[in-house]
Amino acid sequence: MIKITLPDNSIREYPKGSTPMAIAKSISEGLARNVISATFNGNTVETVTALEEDGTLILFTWNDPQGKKAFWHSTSHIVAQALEELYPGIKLTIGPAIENGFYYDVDFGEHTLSEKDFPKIEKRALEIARGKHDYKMRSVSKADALAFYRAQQNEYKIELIENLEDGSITFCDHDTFTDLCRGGHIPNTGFVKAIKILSAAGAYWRGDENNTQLTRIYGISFPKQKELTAYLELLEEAKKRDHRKLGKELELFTFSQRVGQGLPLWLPKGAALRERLENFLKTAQRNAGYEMVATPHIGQKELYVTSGHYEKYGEDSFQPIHTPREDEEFLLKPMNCPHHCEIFNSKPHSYRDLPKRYAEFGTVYRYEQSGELHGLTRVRGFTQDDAHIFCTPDQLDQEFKNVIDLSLYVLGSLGFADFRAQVSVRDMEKPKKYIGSVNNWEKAEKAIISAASEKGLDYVIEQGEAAFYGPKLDFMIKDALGRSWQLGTIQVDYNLPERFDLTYKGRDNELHRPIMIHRAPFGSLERFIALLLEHTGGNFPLWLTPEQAIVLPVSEKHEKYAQKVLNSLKNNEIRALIDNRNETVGKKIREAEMNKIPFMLIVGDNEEENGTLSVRKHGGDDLGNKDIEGFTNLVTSEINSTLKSF
RNA sequence: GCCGAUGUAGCUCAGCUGGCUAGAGCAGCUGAUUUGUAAUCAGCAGGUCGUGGGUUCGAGUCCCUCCAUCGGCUCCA
Repeated sequence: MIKITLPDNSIREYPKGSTPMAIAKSISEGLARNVISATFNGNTVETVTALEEDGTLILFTWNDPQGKKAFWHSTSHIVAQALEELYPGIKLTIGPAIENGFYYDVDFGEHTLSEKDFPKIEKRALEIARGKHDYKMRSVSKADALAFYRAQQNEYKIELIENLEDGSITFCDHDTFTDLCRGGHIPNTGFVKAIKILSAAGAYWRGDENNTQLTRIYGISFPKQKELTAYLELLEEAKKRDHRKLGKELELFTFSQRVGQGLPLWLPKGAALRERLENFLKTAQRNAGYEMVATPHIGQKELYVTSGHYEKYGEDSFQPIHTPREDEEFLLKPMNCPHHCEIFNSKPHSYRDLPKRYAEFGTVYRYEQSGELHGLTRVRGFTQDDAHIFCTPDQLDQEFKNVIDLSLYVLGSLGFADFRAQVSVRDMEKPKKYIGSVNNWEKAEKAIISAASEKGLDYVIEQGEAAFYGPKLDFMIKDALGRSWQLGTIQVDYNLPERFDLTYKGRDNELHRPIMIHRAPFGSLERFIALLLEHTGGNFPLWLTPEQAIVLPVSEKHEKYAQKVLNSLKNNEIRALIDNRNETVGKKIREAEMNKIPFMLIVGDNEEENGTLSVRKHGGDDLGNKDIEGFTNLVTSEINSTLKSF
């Protein structure tokens, strides 16, 4: 007998060799029907794996992320089989489950694949699934595994197997299909009732652009057709919140081929919104002891040679601007830090002056690869809400925590609750990617992690994601389609102070090196506004939204009164419009709704007589009649409830 | 930069296998209507069919180049 500990900490005894499926059955028939995956002592096992020792067993259904993972991974085997049948001679590489579905990277050789081919792949994959083939794991020797794939001339699988230990190699069979596989499958293919191939894209073997480019097929599957339909509807809904679409509809920004790709043009409403965001942060930063500075959009090449950016990014940047006089070269500024270092350098500092906190809404230009540009989230010209803090080593900890507080204040004020904090550290295996001493890197990484823990952030550590000059703490936010973007960032830098020879006079009358913190709570205004659009669906917080109210006169007769109302609203600092077109009230409401204006103020005979407004909220709520003062109070109290000072 | 897809009026889209002066709705303009909580009616105007080249008697439609956009990959100071 073996002792099996279940998630509720109960311990049950089973005969040696019992399977997770058998154990599920002993608990309840219903559970057994739904179990599709399991872990034993933290390791993924099959539902039919014989358990030979005491341990902790967790059973998963479709409703658990781990269950979905097994489900999607299992589907990738089915799709791979379908692909092999439809395109003989292709070479399979890897096919993992991802957050929403799975992909399989395939070398199609001579074949080309396009969207038109998806339906036939789905059809064949479903036929296979309906066969209810069991997934059967088996161990193979390294030699046999290599022989299997040598026969197929599949150099990718061979490469994978060569890196595996003999004795740890397993294959998974179902129907006529065999794949190199670590395990983690649903019981049989019959659980998969709906399969959708979502897209095909190029992906490099092992993620290295020097390698062959494979075709990556993305797909998703479900235990019920209905769930697939619902998922596809969800995707359609998400597209409606796409910031590129909303930005156009709400007239916030645009792009022009003539100006150039990745160079956003801010329209009046968008520019005003940016200004409100800037003022919001400026106020908070003033309270936090920052000072505004301003620096030019270009800098001598030498500036970036000093900073180390030229060496690192010079080749891939916008190329230097050459002036009429020879030997003069300027670069469009790709970041503000070197300029701020020179501001620090403009006079000697005492330890009593520190920390110095220089802030600037600095517009920077980076030559992003053309294929990488994406709406406002990845552009070639953007404005950072940048600041650099120059402090002494013993101030670092407190300063870093203060910046975390400021960042959380910014995210909170704009309603971002669902973010992920990410600590990005070095890739220990690639020391050449980074500049600066190992000692300083260790100090900086430690400082960040301890500050993040102390502030109670729920963070993850990502190896190899650090900037080349230092580790960082980023706030990651997902867009409508679930893609993660970095917004706010806080970075510790021991390196630039060194390169720019920044110093301050200490209590001991000796010169010391300050430490620099780079930080941007928004990240960039462009990306921040993009994500804010997707999160709010264009319904911005009342304090931020372009127009807070629109006055809708019922007919021409009421225009004069409407105008009077508008003036009073403006006197009360409410951003309001009037729609005095010769249209029906119904039409004016419809358009105000589509423009996502929070309050519609309808004025007709009744209102004019009583000196009131009929207040309709965006979305249709009728708040009844109010006078100007009552409405102003409503707006003010709503703003005060979301916008606190820092 | 790479793989795949897309590009028709300000916006959303139609235009079948190449065949008369390229269509519609919305927006715009003009007029009528004077309107009570998501579209009043009529008329007018608006397009080098992304760009350049090619095939053809004939190209929005087929082929090539380039540009831009979309989904990924690589990258992301």
